[in-house]
Amino acid sequence: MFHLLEKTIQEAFHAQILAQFGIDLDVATEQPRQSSLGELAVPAAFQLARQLKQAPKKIAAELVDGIGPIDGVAAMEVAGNGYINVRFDREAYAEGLLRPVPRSDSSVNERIIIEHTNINPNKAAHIGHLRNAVLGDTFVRMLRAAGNRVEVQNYIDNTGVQVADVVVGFHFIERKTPDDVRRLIDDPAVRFDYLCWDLYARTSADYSASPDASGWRAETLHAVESGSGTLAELAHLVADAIVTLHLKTMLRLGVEYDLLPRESEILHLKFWAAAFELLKERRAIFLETEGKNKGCWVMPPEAFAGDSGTEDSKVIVRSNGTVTYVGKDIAYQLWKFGLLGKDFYYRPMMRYPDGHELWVTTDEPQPANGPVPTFGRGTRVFNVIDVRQSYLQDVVVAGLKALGAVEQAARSIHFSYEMVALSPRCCIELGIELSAEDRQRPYVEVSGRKGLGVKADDLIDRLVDKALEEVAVRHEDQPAAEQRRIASEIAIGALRYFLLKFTRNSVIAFDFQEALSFEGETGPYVQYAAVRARNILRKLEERGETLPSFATELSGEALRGAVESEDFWQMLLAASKADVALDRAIVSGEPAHLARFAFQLAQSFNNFYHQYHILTEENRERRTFLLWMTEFFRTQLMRTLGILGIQTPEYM
RNA sequence: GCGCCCGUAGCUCAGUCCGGAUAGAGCGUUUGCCUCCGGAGCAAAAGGCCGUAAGUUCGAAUCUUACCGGGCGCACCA
Repeated sequence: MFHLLEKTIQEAFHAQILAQFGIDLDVATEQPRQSSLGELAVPAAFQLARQLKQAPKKIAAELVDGIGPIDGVAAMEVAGNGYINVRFDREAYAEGLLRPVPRSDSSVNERIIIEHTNINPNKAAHIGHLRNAVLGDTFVRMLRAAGNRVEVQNYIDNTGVQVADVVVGFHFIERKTPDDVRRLIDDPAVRFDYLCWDLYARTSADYSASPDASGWRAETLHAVESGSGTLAELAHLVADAIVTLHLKTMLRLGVEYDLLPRESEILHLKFWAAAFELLKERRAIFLETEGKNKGCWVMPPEAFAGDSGTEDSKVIVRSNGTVTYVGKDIAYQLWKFGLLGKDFYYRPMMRYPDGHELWVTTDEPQPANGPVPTFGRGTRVFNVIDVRQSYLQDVVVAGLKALGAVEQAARSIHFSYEMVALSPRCCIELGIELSAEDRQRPYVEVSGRKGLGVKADDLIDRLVDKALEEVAVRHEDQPAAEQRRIASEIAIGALRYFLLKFTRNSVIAFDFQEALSFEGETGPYVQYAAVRARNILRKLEERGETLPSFATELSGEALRGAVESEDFWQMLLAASKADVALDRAIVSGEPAHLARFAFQLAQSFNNFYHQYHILTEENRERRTFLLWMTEFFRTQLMRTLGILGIQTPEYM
């Protein structure tokens, strides 16, 4: 509604400026400094002032005189040095919200692919992984809410060094057989991902101590690549078990995927070989004959050095003939755009409780068992990867460009974000020893290799426990299982909001006290507002009344009377901006902006809630209006929370 | 050395892409608010040379340059 009117106003000014001054100006609108000045401000006169060599104030006055009436606008006035402040026709606006005219969504032909999570399947997920998954998942929800078709991929590097290191730990250090490991995986008393977390840290430490270790790793990697033998079997066991556990952890947060593309298939289906041929053909890479990279296939720095600041070539194929991670990533990126000329085979992996099916890649044709969705062939690709990999993402994009896929290169978006580090206080709390130097720092980097970090499930458990305490105090009459379900919704709301409230390029110095807070700018605050709104409506029903049909019971006259009140008008206006907030958050690529809107919306409702007593209102018409506001707030709050992946509990 | 990011209230952060009216939140501090739809709430106060300096502009937290602090990249690791 707000959006439409804003557009109407912009178009009206655009046409008027063109007619009056012959200038084709892209008309911007902004929020007036104070709400009392109107709903929108048009600063166009300032932009025109230079070209016309006239005072902005004069231009603004001429524009207002010339433009004539605009549908939905009640008044326009010149203010300050030349602002044009626009006042909406409040009644018409409220009418539009009360009795919305259905409009058909423009069909979108884009196929957006978002890759996120991508955790190495060799240990438990940690807080940094959660930031990735929550950012990715929320952006997916945002795009889908705006009507886009989105495919979610979670890439599984099941043949890499990190898995190999855990295999080394099991095989060479702990002397465990595949059967031993299988027993550990099946033992309900063992948290296999936690066990691997510790084993991985120990193995990593051993590498620096033991002279045999690097040989072990090479042997394991080789075995994993060939796909046969005890070491390969161990790698499969570990990776598959950990992937299953990661999916479970992510599901606690409401994060689901469409497809798990796996590195093993990229290898077995020779994706790299196909990409290698393409890169050689187009001379995007060449065989280095001298210097330190002699014998390697490299990409010259000119291809990607634009802003990555390096003067060195990037090795794509090592002198021993094996491909680097970037090489594989170029192949994968080509496949995402349908440019590789090859495809995976697919099989359904599991069905989520909500019925959604998760698929995984395989390296051989599957027996026909119902339709297989189309994967890949994207028109736009977002890779949710932390900012430290910018350089490598630049190389991947350069690869596409060098292959002539300029369009696709431009549509390859590195959806980057800063790391989650630990605050010094948090380290102390976790019993982590800090060097004197580290104690001085604002934060300490998480390191899987050192086993330094906050495990995702531990954090979620702590949040649930804390929420449960609160729920138990307030609702001791509810069954325990019920309390736990509510607590879990609150905990997830707190966690997702906490991870989303920071903009992407802000480093999060993780701190338990902040993350565990349920007050102020937090998820539970927003949830609480939605719950309060619902409580009112429930209370109404408990009194034997039903929710009025607002569209028929609220007359235009009643509406006009209500929105004449500045208070009501501002609240209604604020609540009607959910779509605008969503659009802006998508354009800026900042889920944080939508999170902030949710918070402001909740503030606005709490304000309304506190100020007006809805159920005790004696004036019937006014009460109906108040109920409508409540219902409107509730809908907008729940919808926005839903896009953030946060549920609204039944009670709090 | 080169490149990227950050520096805004005691603390944690929005606002910077696209310059505009009196720079905003939350936490913390201080003070009020339960006869009232549940206080995980509401109201209010105190708290800022927006890192520094120059430049562009009618106008700069926002654009340019230099400098000062801090972080991260620049592997035949991923």
